[in-house]
Amino acid sequence: MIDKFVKDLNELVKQIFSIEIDLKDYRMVSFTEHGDVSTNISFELAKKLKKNPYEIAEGLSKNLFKEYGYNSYVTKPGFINIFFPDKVFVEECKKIVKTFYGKKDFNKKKVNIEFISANPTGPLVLVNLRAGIAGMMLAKVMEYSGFYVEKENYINDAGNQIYNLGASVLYHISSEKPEKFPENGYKGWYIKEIAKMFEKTFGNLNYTQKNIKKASEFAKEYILNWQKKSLKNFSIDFNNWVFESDIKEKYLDETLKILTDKNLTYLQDKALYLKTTTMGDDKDRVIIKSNGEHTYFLPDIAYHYFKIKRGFDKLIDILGPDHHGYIPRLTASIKMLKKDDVDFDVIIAQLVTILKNGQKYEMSKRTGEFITLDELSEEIDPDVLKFTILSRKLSQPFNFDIEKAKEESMENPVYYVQYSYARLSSLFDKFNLNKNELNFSFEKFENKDLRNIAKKLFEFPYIVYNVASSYEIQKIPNYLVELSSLIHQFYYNYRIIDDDRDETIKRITILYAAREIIKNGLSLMGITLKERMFKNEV
RNA sequence: GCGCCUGUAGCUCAAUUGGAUAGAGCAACGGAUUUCUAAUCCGUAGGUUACAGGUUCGAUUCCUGUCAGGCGCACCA
Repeated sequence: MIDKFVKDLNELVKQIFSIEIDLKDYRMVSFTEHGDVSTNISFELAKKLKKNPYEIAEGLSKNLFKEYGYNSYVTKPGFINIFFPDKVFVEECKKIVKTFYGKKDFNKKKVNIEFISANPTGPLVLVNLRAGIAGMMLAKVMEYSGFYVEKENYINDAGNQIYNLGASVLYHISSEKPEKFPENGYKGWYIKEIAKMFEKTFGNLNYTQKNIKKASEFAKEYILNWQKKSLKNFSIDFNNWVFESDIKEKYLDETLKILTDKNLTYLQDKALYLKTTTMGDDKDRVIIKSNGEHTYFLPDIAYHYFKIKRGFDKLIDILGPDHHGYIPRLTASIKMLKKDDVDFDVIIAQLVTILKNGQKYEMSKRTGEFITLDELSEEIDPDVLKFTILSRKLSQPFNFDIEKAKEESMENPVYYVQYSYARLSSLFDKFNLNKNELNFSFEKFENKDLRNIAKKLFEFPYIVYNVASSYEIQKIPNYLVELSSLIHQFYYNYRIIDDDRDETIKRITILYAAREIIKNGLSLMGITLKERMFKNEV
């Protein structure tokens, strides 16, 4: 409906003013409480034609009715507010109930979305959860918008930190060991636990290079399994786990050859540099050190080469804020390697600070002071965590108070949304609803509030597309709260099931569609649907 | 010193990407249920959008400067 209106409006402007306006360049049509949709196109035209926007708007409004039959009126500086006929909304509700509403057909584009990618040197923490939950939702949103999506987790299992991990583990059980704990070693409580288990299987081993390697392997496996288990509590999963060790073995040489063949590298002070400045970086980067070892950067380039090689049209990396300085060189390397058009988007998920009763809770992986995902999922309803995290713009750092989350949990917005779903569910049960009875052909709403609910449903696909292109995940939870609010108000203010069966069916029809939208929205967020909820049962 | 992110109600955050009266939750206060779930609804109070300029029909949003906080600036990963 909106698409058609935009087309008609564009046609009309062309006809009257002989001007073509690229509708995608700016927001021209938006949802509004002043009408069904509104347009600010007269301001844009006023600029170009040097005429009064209000007069332009009035002319357009008249012609919108004359040429296309749209009802509209003009307000103050020059907005045009348009009303659609009631039956349009009823027809949309039919689509909501009978089809995957707004789900786009497969557009033949492949997206790779990489997130979490935590080092296997310790348990996962809240920042990882933020990336994980956002990544899951974005993947679903992209799918809804017509993309083929693969979720990927990259494991740095080949660097020095793995050596340090092994050394830290072995240190605890070796009888012959150096006096000092390994420099850059890991001190978490879990290191000792892993050490105990390692000792159970392999016995008391000496502190040798060979045994450190053995301990590294053991600890890495253990921690990866632990991470997988933690993620399962939040239903976070991946299509692929990619290991740095694999990448090094299979794609490192190939990547290096391509870069040198393209003459994008040079030797200086015995180190090999990549000319990232040719692609916008502020300095060239070393990829092979003067001692012959490569830097972390090279396998990372190879990993992204591996993504390109698999034919993805769009690569999305969700990274932590400490990696923002890394973006220009990564972007540069991708430009060097890509064949055709490959989009590369980096989303920085900002820090989450944990508070306990208003006090900042300092965390550090090296010292072992932190709260794990497991503790969080034990203490706080995962649905609450998901909703809270997804309600925040990813680019915004935020504070999360654990004690408050527990205290306020009954008043949490997630329950507000879930409750609207549950209320409607039990209502339909009571009515003994038969889906075939729903009425999608009535012409007019007798009740303005019911119409408002129908109108709100209409926005859902546009919200989802918006999220798919802007990655602003918070728009979906915010929308669901707004919709739920309309539902709760309606529920309170009106008797839904009454003696007038025809009117009852009309109400039920719209509310049934509304419940479908809540279902779709919560599913995108990975949040549980509840058919029934009672406060005193919790 | 340079770069990125941020600064909105007492607290935690939104604001349709430059739109119309800056909105929610929590906390505070007052009200609503003989009715399909009160995990709900209605009302009151709370704001110079860090500060100062600029751009224009219109700025929380864009530009410049200042202040404050976080994070980066390796032949570490």
